[in-house]
Amino acid sequence: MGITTKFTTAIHTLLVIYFFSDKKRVTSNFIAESVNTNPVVIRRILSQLKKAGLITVLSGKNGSKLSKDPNFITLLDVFKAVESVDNLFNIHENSNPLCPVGKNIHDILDVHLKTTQRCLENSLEEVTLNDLIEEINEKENLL
Amino acid sequence: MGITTKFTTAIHTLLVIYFFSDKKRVTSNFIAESVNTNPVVIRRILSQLKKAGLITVLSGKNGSKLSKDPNFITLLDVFKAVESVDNLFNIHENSNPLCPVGKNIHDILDVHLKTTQRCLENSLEEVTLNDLIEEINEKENLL
DNA sequence: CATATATGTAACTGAACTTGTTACAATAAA
DNA sequence: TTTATTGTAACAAGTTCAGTTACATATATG
Repeated sequence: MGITTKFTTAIHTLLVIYFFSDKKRVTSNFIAESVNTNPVVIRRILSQLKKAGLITVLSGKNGSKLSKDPNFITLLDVFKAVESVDNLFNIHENSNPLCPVGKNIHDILDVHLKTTQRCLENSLEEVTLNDLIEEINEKENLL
Repeated sequence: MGITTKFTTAIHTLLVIYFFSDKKRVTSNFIAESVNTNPVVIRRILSQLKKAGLITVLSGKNGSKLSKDPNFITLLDVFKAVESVDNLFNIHENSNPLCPVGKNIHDILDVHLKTTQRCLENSLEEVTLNDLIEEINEKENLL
């Protein structure tokens, strides 16, 4: 139940790329050490972020870089990149067509649950990577 | 990934109880036939709905009944009754405290993701069981 | 009161998914 | 050419979900 760590790890990944890509080569290993996971887990995420056009990754002695201004990367972009959520909610298949409830439940719930999913997406869309960057900077400057 | 069928099956269950409890004994078997699943799956859901005060269920030769006006049962009530979602989102534990991102990611994401979860919950709260009942009646009257 | 019928719950299964891991070919900078 | 890194396949352990069997417990009804 719920949304996996893949999503939040992808956000973490983008933040590490932002904070370090001008100073050093940001490799899957380096990111994995910040997240505290295995580099392959990160590489799988990098692949998807790359496919979504959010970063550039090169094989060999390279590293990853953001391919967009963090002001124009929203949490929804990240969510869509790594979580293949056509439907956040699931409805039981093959309910009984002879029952007025079983017959109509799918159509009726679909409408409402899609609305709810859109609410979730709109909320994620309101937060940009840049918002998170600023919040981290604030926290760090308090030291 | 995503929210299980338990939630939508619970909604289905409440609707069957509403539509039939004045005409016949609504047993777990009867509900299971409408949903097209096993009666035990339904009984587990009935248990949780009962615990949440949404229905009354009696052992023996009884059946289930709503214990509230369907106008006052929202989809959020059902969601909370059957899905134990403290956190819809998950964040990787033990990220590196020596990295500015690893150190702050948890606190920062928590705030935003809780906001998003609240958006989802607010949206579910806007739909009542009665709304669904009316929609089913409309669909049925078209025949 | 006896019987028939349901619930409540434990225990188990198979399938699917999540995360982590090893291994290695392909790639590109130095 | 060397070295470091990505991309991906393959596999494993852990978890969750849905379905199923089984049975003790409970309760309307004859």
